[in-house]
Amino acid sequence: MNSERVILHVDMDMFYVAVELRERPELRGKPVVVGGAGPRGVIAAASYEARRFGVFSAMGSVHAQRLCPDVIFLPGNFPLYQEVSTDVHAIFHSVTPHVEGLALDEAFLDVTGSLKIFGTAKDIAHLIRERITTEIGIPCSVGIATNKFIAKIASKAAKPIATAEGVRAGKGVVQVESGSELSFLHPLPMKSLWGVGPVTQEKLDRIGIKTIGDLAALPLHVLTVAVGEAHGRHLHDLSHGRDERPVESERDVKSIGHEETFNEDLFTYEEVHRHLVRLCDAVASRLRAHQTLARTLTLKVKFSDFHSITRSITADGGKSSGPSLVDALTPLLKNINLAPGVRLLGVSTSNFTDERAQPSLFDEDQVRDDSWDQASEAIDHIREKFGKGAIRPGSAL
DNA sequence: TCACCAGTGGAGGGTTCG
DNA sequence: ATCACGAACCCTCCACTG
Repeated sequence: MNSERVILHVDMDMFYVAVELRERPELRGKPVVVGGAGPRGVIAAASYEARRFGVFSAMGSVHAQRLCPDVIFLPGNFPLYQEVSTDVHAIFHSVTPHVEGLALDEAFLDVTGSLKIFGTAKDIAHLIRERITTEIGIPCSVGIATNKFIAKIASKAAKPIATAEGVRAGKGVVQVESGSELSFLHPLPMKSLWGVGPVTQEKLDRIGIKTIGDLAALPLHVLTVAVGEAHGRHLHDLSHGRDERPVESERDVKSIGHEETFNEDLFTYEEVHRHLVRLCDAVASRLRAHQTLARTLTLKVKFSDFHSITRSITADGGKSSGPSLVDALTPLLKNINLAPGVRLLGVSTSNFTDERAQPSLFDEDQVRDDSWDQASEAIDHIREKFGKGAIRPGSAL
């Protein structure tokens, strides 16, 4: 039996910035970032020239500016990135139907069945790179391996590297051959494992784990005690190069939400509630676009000291109108002490269902929700025609 | 009636990733 | 080293069911 797979991980280099550079070539070779320039903004993507100064994505914009005073901020054009991403995915699909998008700028491809048509894995990788470069006009890196997580680490190894001295071109394509997985993995630092963040790293540091090899040598039960049952088992498997997860082209969405950090902290219930109405409206609109109803609604509040809490409620029937979300979440909001100052407010929905609560003549909320949903559909249509700003809930004005 | 058990699902908190 | 936003997934505690 030979069940060996050939998996590609394709990752655009500095995706958002690359798209901007395509539109504005005069910015090539300069320290460019896409992100919010405001006092609470963060970097979404950084050119390799910016990375030379130590500027990376997820870093606060103020910090980035300090590291690299000449950095050029671009606000970002997400609909355009979405479009480019669609074009890139069309190229993926010309090679295999088994494409799993991870984000706008990266995807796994299972090309096991494509080999007899397109040649070797390396041939396919180079073909994809060539086409994305010439047809889309942005660079990318490709990792090839026998499973997803090694392919992902391989694509990282294929990327350009920015140091203070300069930017070194990447290999473009890196293949980890079948049989050489462990010799590739084991020397790498344990933190390069998919699923090891700062917290896990600290825990593993404490028991003397430095490399993936160290991790592999650790008995499973020691690991599960240190980081928990599921996580421990997962990391143990990965450190031995085992990852059976399939490339899934159609994954169900499990939650839909929005959250927003305010320019200035909010202190009054009225202010916060106004934003609640706006967020609920936006989330509900997306629920309807997905043609689904949410049973569980979660309210998130982050206070000025960065400490955050969540409060949730699960209803019998699903909801998809802004007002019905507001009605359900308002009591939760009323129970929260906002006096410390609200930095962020979030509304998230999950536990999706096709079923509304059993319609009942005696259930006023239900009747109300149904009529709201009809009104909401009309609103969606108007927005489609005239743009998102065309209609807003009166209480959000 | 009590103690225990297994399973399920909700609530709240957290970690990780891009 | 003072960080947005959106999503997936995990852990622990707890209530309920049988």
